[in-house]
Amino acid sequence: MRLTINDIAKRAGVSSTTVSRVINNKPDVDTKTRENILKIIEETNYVPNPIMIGLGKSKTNLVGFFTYNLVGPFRVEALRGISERLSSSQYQLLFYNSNVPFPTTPEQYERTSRGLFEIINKGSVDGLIMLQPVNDKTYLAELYQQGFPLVFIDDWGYMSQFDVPVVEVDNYNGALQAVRHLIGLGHQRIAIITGPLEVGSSAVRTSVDRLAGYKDALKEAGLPFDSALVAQGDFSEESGYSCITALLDRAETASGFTALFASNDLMAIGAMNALNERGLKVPDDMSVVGFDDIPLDAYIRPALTTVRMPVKEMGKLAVEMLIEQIECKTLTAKKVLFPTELIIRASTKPR
Amino acid sequence: MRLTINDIAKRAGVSSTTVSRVINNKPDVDTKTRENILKIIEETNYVPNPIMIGLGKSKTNLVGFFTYNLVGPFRVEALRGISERLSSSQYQLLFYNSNVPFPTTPEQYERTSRGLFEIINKGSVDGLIMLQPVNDKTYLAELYQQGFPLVFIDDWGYMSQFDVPVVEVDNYNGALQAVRHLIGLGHQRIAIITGPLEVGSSAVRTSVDRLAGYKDALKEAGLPFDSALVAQGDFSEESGYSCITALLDRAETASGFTALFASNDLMAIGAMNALNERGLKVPDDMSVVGFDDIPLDAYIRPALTTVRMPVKEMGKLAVEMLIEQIECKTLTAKKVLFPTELIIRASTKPR
DNA sequence: CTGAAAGCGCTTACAG
DNA sequence: CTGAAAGCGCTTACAG
Repeated sequence: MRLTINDIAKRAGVSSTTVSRVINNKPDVDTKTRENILKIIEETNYVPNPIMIGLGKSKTNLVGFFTYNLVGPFRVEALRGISERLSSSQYQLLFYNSNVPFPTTPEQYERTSRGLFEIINKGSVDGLIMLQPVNDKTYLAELYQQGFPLVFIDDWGYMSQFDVPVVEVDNYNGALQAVRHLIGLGHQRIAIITGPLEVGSSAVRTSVDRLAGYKDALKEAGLPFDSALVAQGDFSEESGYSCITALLDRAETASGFTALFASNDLMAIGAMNALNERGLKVPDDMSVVGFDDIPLDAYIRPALTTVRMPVKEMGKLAVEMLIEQIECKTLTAKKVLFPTELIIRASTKPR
Repeated sequence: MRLTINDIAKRAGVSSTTVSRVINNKPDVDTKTRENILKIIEETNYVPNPIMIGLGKSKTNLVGFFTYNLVGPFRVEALRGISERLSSSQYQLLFYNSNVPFPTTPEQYERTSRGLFEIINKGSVDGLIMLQPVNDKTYLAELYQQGFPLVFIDDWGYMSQFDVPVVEVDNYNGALQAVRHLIGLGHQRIAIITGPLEVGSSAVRTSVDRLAGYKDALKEAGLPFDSALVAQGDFSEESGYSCITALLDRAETASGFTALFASNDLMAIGAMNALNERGLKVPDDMSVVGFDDIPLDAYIRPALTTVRMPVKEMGKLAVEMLIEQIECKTLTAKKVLFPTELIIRASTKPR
């Protein structure tokens, strides 16, 4: 039913070798022959199958994107960037979803690992973009060293300490921007709700870096760091709610605070709900900044000031780093840190 | 680098034919031989490449999902369902994103068509799930008649009149539920903001069916249909805002209304913002129901009562209908209408 | 019970 | 300038 190169060859009265030459713009084909073949291809809408093109070269012209779920905009945006960049290449995208939450339980890690092994051992892809926490990081680093094309997009900072290509967000400077903004508005006592600083026994760099940015912004402004103004959440809305509650309860006996930096938007929203219930107005009584720029931010009232990450661009770059590996076998591990952008909305105002 | 069936055969001292027999659980293999091969496969983590398995059968064991973008939760949810259902099959998922908005301009349609032709002519997929408006519907119907496995998921009702397999939402009954709910709360004057009833020259069934459900709910309750209570939007938040404004302006000289059925959530949200600005409280002065159940609904205040569509399940069924076509060559076009669920939140209350 | 050979749709030396 | 042949990794008749 579908046309093959042999069908084209038959119609043109030549061998498939010649057709292949024409398709691939190789020299040494008679102009007449070339034109005739081109005309037939045009008429029949023949498009060579990239998978078959790969066959002889022991590749598939397929790349995989493996992620843990499509909840929330981060991974969806990454997928959009990846897909968009890939559409102008010869590669097609295989989508794999392990469908596990993060943080991940040992059983879920186990399942994910099996999924990963299977993807790789199947040999259906020439390379893989991972946006997927794994426990077996050493295995991946080895795989990469052995020449399997691999790029990580890192939403939780879980691969950044390994010698593999990683695309990540400059969480430190993003937090710095956010807290500088608050300080610039005249706030002196600024609380922070951090993300989980550790999962299992390994540090969550995302959370750690955002905390570090917070601390350094205070320091450069000559403001003291006060551990009473720090609460650790887990990136969920509920934890934002309970953390701000704890901070406020503590603050009643301390000197209070007038601004909050939440390490992600969901926690900022949870905190704003709690503030609202306590009769504290945002931004009049409390300025709030989040991190992520999820679509929700623009809809809630007041709209949330936050830090935007160029996730789509990160996806695109990941594709480029992957293709480079596939085609040039360049194995220099690269870390790329993407800059963030402060989005000022209505949840912050001068003290 | 990657293991092949020949590597396994070599290690086991047999031919690849025998290994193939073992992998595929064919009879007539000596128990000893079988066990030995199984052991080697186990040790080496060999997994046959599904693409190569397909090769000899002129298939690829790949199915495609072609959609117009990943904005908003509908198509993301569909993708999740598709991916999840596929993971327990031998098929892998190729993701294609035409990256056009809907409604679509002629140029975008043109681009989409070219994309579609290319996907199909390339021959990389055994079948395709479309969540993608196209202008060339006849071409697709023919393609399907000729035996190319195709399933449509229909978010705008654009393919429902063609003789192809379509999975869609029971928009009529969803609207019926929504308006019955309002009537049950004692509302007698209920306004509606419809979706676009026509795009280009073809009816948008989604909008038409929701309007029909609204009308019939009124009729069965013995309430009159009043065209002064109908405004046509385009599913955008802005159109919700402007439609409710128009309705209210009109209503000042008419007999008013106490409830609103917006044909999607975004328009409901736009309307709620307008009501708020006019000093009308939801749900005290006006009950509002939407349609879609986007994640936003639970975050806005008041949380929005709406109609939920089982999109993920629709994706799963689409996969089953596709695989059935691929494997059984069954060509009975099926239309499946998925039931909706009314989600009652805080935006509606008794009159 | 087992294997050699052909074939799926391409490309790539190689020969002419 | 052009084509026959081998090969990529599987499966499927067919032969033994």
